[in-house]
Amino acid sequence: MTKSEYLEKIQVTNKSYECSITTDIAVFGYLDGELKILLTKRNVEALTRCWLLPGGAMNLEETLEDCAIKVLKILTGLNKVHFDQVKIYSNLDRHPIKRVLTVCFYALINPENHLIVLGDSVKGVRWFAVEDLPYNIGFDHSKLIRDALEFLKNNLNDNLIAQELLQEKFTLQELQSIYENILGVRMDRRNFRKRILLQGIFKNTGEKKKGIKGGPFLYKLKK
Amino acid sequence: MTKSEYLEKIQVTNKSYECSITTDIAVFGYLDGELKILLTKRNVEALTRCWLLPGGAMNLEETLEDCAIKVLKILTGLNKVHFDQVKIYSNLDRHPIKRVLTVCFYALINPENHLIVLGDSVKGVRWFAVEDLPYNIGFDHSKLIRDALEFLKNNLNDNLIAQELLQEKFTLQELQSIYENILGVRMDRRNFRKRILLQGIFKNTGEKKKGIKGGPFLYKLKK
DNA sequence: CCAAAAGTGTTACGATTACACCCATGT
DNA sequence: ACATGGGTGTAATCGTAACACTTTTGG
Repeated sequence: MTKSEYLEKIQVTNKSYECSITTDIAVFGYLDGELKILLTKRNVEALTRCWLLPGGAMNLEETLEDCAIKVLKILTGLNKVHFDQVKIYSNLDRHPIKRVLTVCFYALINPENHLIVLGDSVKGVRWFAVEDLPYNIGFDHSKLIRDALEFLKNNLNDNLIAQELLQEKFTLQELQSIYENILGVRMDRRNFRKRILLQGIFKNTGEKKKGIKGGPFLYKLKK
Repeated sequence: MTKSEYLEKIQVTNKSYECSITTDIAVFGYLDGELKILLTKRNVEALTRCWLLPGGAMNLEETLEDCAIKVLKILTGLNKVHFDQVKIYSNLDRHPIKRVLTVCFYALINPENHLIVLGDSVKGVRWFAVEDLPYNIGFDHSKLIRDALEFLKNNLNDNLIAQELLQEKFTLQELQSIYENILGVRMDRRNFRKRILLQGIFKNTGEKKKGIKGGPFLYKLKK
């Protein structure tokens, strides 16, 4: 049996339909007490009017995860960001010119810890509060953002927040207010502290943060 | 700007890398008090020794979901099965001859309610207990099965079980034992009934099932 | 009538929620 | 000194888990 017969049999033929696959990355950032998302404007006539998630095509020699890392680096300069898959979108009409499937990833960072460097094809980037997105979001990226946001909320955990959004040492109030702002709920201070400390992943450094009335203790991740 | 310039700019070019995308479907079935999964052997020399999830390539005019429905129909004759996306796999070496990305879906059915009809490229299908899979599973389908199983367990809900696995009327013992067998845990009868009935989605028909000591009531989904 | 399975209610436990006062610090 | 925010404990509630006896039916 030849290779093409083989491929024919398993329904992956040389003639079979192939299409481009892109990744789009929903980078959430926590800034000024608000959850924001990073959107880009591209250097392309048809797209200059739309805000888009950073995204781009997957190549021969890379996995989707590699692609997401590469694309984000090229378009925004962002590096060393932790990713997770949200889902894949395959609607026929999601791109006006060519069929493109996209896999959406999400990440959460502290914008202050990362330098943004515009790529050649990028006219500009901006952080938008997720509660106040622009009206002109391109393709189906509004839906990608909604889905990614839901995914983020369902997968929030103390480790991620502490590692990505906070300094090495932080007060429990700082941790709590991030939760409250991202999830959009208010929590009782005593109950929050009890729950967080019960996990045993944080420890009190004994130091106090200066400049704040009350003199809150600074905590850090164990180990 | 020409179309190709446009596509170039957004990094989806005519020359850009394209690859085949397949769907693989993890069809779980509940039979003889055990959770099973449907595997196929194909009519292809290199694959006849391996068990595989039913799967096949996506075409131009279909979404991934359409593709999964089509593939399952063609290979196994299965129809009207409820699907959900598990995840997408993009490792470079997951297929020996050609790069193929695959999106895994999962489904849960009652094998007794469905007729299996072998497709042309299929030599045979068989239900395997998920606790007793064959050693010769092809490609990376062992991992797909593991991931899909975890997904199934996390997404079990009473509606799905009642609709897919049970007759219109069923006893609470029948419902409970499905849970116990799929999740691999034993549950207290009184607590289980309390939890299930509290949801208010089932109602007692007043009829009793014959042929079983104790005379259990038959329940059905409301509406 | 006996064995097997169904039906049922109460208590104990743990997790979560609600809630108020004193203490430390900055101004 | 006083205003602001930090630190702490207890009681109430809810959901979950443990547990045993009576009733129904088939054989």
